[in-house]
Amino acid sequence: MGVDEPKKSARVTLLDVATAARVSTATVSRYFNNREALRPETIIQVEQAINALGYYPDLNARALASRRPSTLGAIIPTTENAIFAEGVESMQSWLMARDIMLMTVSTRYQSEVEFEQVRRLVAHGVGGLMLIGNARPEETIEFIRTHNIPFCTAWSFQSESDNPQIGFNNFAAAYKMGERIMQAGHTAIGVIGGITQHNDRATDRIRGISQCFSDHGFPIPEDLIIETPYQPEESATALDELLTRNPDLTVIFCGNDVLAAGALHRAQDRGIDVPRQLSITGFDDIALAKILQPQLTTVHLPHRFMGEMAAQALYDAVINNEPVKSLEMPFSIRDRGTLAVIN
Amino acid sequence: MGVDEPKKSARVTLLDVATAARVSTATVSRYFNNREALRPETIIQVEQAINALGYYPDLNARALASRRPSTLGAIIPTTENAIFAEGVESMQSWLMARDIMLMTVSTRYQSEVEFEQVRRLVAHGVGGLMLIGNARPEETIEFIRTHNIPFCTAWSFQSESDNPQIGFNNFAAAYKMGERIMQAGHTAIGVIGGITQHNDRATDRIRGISQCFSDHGFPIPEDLIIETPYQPEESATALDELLTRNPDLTVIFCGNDVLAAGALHRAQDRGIDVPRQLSITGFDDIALAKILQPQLTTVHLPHRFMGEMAAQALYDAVINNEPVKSLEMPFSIRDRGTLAVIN
DNA sequence: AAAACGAATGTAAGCGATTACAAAACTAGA
DNA sequence: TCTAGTTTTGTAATCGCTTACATTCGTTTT
Repeated sequence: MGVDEPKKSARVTLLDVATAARVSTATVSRYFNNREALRPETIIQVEQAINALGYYPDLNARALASRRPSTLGAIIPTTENAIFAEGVESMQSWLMARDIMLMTVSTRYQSEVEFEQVRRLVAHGVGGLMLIGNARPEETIEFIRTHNIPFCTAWSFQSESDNPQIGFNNFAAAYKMGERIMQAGHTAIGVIGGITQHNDRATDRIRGISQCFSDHGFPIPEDLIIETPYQPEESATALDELLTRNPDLTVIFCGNDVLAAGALHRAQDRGIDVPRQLSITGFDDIALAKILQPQLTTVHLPHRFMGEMAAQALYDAVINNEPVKSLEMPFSIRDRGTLAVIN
Repeated sequence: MGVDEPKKSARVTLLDVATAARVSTATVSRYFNNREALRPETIIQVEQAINALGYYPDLNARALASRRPSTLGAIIPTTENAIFAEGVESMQSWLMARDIMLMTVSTRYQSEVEFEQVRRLVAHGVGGLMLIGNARPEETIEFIRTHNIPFCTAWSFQSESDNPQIGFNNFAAAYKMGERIMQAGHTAIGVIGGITQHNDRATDRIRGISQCFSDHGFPIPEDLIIETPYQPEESATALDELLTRNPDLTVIFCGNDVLAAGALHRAQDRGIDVPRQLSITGFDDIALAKILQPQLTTVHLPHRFMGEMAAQALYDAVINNEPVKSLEMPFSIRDRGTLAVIN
């Protein structure tokens, strides 16, 4: 195996800088954390040593010594879903500007693994955590709480939850979309939602649309509400099923844009004219919504903005010791091409 | 501001466990790192103490003391592009199973910031780095090298580069797609590629298709090759432009699926029948490719697999002190619905 | 029963920073 | 000039863990 020496990492340390600058390590440390306490000449000396040696601090050691974390964690179902990817990317860049790093991990929709990931992130020293939604075993939040780690949940805002949350009222948004659909004259509706188990967003969206239609005198029959995994093909199949159960449906409410895309695709495959013969609505307004033909009528949610807000909330909590405050994000409906007005 | 005490983090440390188990910290440490050296009874004692106290190790402190990193870093252009998101997610889960964490940051396509991100990740103590592609200022690789950090580039495999790389030969893939297109009888081709500046993948793809057509006697006129940002709308505009410059085009080669989606969308808007009147090909085979109507004929690349390979290469390098070995990943063409055979 | 040895454990010195606290260097006032 | 008061800097303990080295213990050998 040839060379086996433990590669001389040759890391430049605070001490090296201190020696070169002919000052103590404390002084160099102050250069970074309390520069005002230093004499101008000293600052220059240290600066020169730093540049000469190409020194940069070891943030982990710093975190250890200062008892001030340098990382935050985020656990999301999947990075493949653009809505999470966007939000997390925003968080990350907001935080990075403040010298803290975001560690993102995804559960790949296996909700059982979330707890394990929380442990791991905590072991890795994250100072705060963001989780998606409020549906999870109590142990998880309990664990986080006993470890005294600031956290928030996101992408969901439920008045009934007492988690600090930065998110949307999915129920209200779905309800609103329901009203829009009814305004367009539809009453024969089918629903394709995400799997509601362990997913409060999917649940609230289905509840919202159902409630809306009940409230207006057109309760949706149970068999016209289908839950499917987050896959276009699954949704396509669901559309077939829905149309079999009731061929007179005039609109399909989908729990998210990907599902809507799948349904749209299948409808078009079957020669159904969307929206003339069948309307389809989405949810999330991911980039895909505007690529489809026709463009998707959907619920727009400001994911990026929400990511930043979550980052900020966590940051304030971790760095400034403030409690994490909940924040309800706005939503709006984007009228595009897949919802037709009928009479 | 009410309570202001520095929240008693009450972290359970190795020492706490050692005390509870009536052994030394070294023994507890051995429980984690060298269990075979312990007597069975001792193991049990320690185990009980750990469970009783709910102890878990501080991985940063461990990394600091052992001089063995617990994190790796990945820098990608954007998480919004599914091809990176998928790959990185695979890396992450592969690594997590081995107790090391992946820190992912994105440059948001601002190539200038990559160097800064590298510095940051290094400061955060990553033991290895993955970068996308080979196009970047020399300083970056130099910096990484002088800091003795194992790294690899990915999503691109260029024989002319001497970076360790885990990726695809984009040139060859584009060339192959070119052959497929010619087999289908097309000679009048237009190209919509990504921005090639600072992007070797975009560059190689355009080079590949160009070379292929030249080799077969149909060099592509420069004005029929357009570079656009990674946005469907931009691509749509490019399609218009291309068709203005030469209304007789029978096929559009797109540098990636998103661009293809944009072109397809616009073509359909203009009432052009795809593929009957115009063929369109994509590149990447992201989920979107199968959602579109008709489904996209595109180049399939095993992103997830590549992510794992990259993770493994880096892991071996960091943990087992092996050199990072390059690996060329295979590609294949997925014949779907947007490439028509003409005579 | 003593010597010799290997296995299991403990001691204590780091890893690279931060930060009380102490000491030194200046400044200014008497 | 001496002293008190500020600034500025240094000393050294500490963060939670690993690990080289020393020590103790139980076995086996003689």
